[in-house]
Amino acid sequence: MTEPIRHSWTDIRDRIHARLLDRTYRPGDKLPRDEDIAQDLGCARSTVQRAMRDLADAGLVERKRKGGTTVRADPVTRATLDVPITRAEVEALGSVYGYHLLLRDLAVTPPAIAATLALRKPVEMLHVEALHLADQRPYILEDRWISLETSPEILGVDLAVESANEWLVRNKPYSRCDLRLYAIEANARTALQLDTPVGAALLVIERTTWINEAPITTVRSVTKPGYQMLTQI
Amino acid sequence: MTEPIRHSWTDIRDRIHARLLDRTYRPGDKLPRDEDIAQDLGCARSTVQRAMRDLADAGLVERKRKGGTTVRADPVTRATLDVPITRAEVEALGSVYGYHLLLRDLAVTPPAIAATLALRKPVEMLHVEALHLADQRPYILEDRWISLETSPEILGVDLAVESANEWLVRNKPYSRCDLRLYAIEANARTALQLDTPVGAALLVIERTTWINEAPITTVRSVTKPGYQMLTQI
DNA sequence: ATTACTATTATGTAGCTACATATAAAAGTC
DNA sequence: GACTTTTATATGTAGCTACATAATAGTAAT
Repeated sequence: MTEPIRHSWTDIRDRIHARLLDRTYRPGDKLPRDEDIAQDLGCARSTVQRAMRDLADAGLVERKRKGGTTVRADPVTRATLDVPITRAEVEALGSVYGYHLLLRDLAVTPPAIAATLALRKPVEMLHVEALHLADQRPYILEDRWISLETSPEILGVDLAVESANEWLVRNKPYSRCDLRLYAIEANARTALQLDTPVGAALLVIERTTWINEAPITTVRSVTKPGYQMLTQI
Repeated sequence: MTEPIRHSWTDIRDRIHARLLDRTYRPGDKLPRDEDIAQDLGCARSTVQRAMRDLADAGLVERKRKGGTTVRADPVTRATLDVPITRAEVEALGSVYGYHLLLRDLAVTPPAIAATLALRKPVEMLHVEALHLADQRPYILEDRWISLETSPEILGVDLAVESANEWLVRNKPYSRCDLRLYAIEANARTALQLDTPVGAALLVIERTTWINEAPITTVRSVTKPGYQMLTQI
């Protein structure tokens, strides 16, 4: 009697992945149907389904009902990016976290911000500028606008003590988040605040969060020179 | 008799997510066990399991056997980054793709590259420099090293016609990929090739791929000024 | 040939059961 | 009290069935 070995779906996934790597299945090829693979590998179809779902999520194969599974001809490099709370990021580096509030002002959104937030007309929001420090040295400079429609409570928060970054992440869950990454040259003001030469190339992480079509906040985080963003494996 | 409505796991996920958003469940809180939520929402535990798995993957909750499910106190912003083949990226923008091979040379890996690839000692690899164009204008400048151990066939490819980017993506699937993003100032050579002023801030996408601990290639892609990297929703 | 309809088929998913596994909590031991 | 062992329990997962859904392929009508 055959012993009923139970294969984990990750094993099955890895074995199918191995066939992609050794080109048993080549780009553009159609894979056997789940049921046949299941029989071949000695597991249930549901296990193959889970494995295939994962490979499809990773961008390696494409699946279509009735159409079957095909190996992607133009695979994309798909990576997961984690942006933690800045304090946690600094502490994970083994550095001492510090924080300075530079500006806290009620102001009407300038056109660029209004556009980012998809506002019909400019509105008054809380404008905050703050500097995050690692071991006393500038780490990230954030320029943030916070909607008073969705976060009126922010007015009661002492932003000199608790950063808007932390307060919002902890208190304002979002339903949607846009991230964009780009490079800028340090202007005189930024250079002074980040203690870097004017013209230095800096990585910027821009993040906008929404709750049900209503904007919560948009931040432009200018990182210190040499900052690198890494992806999870 | 109660009609047997079948709730999709995405619905269940969204309903639990809504409870995170409206703070029925607050950061640090322990959620009811899957079975109770299932009863509450009128579905099977397996459906809740799938929904919870997704919420955990998104970084919103943490699950532990016996420990139950808790709302993450410090949620991370987790986003998915897609890096397509450059040709596909340019064409998706509605631009005409162009490509120029600038350099193709066998050379011994300089220390920085050897370190990136975790080589014990420098080895000879194929060094390629190429420029990707969008509508005749410089788009991405790539500086690439290709291992002859894992990709000896690359020597037979006419890189003046087919870019190493495309050939490798299509022919050399990888088991691991490191991505790092940072900003640099254009030096004289880069500035000339990308047709940009010296000192311009440029976003760099560095990517290294491996197959079973053996490096395949490492690329430093210097993007044109103003290039932005966006995440999937 | 073109269109409209129908049948077929591969994946997608919900629900069930059974068992595995990690671990928090309780009980026992020194 | 500190440590170890046991027990209870919530999540994790494999396998099964049944049905839903999309899309292709085939058939019939025009």
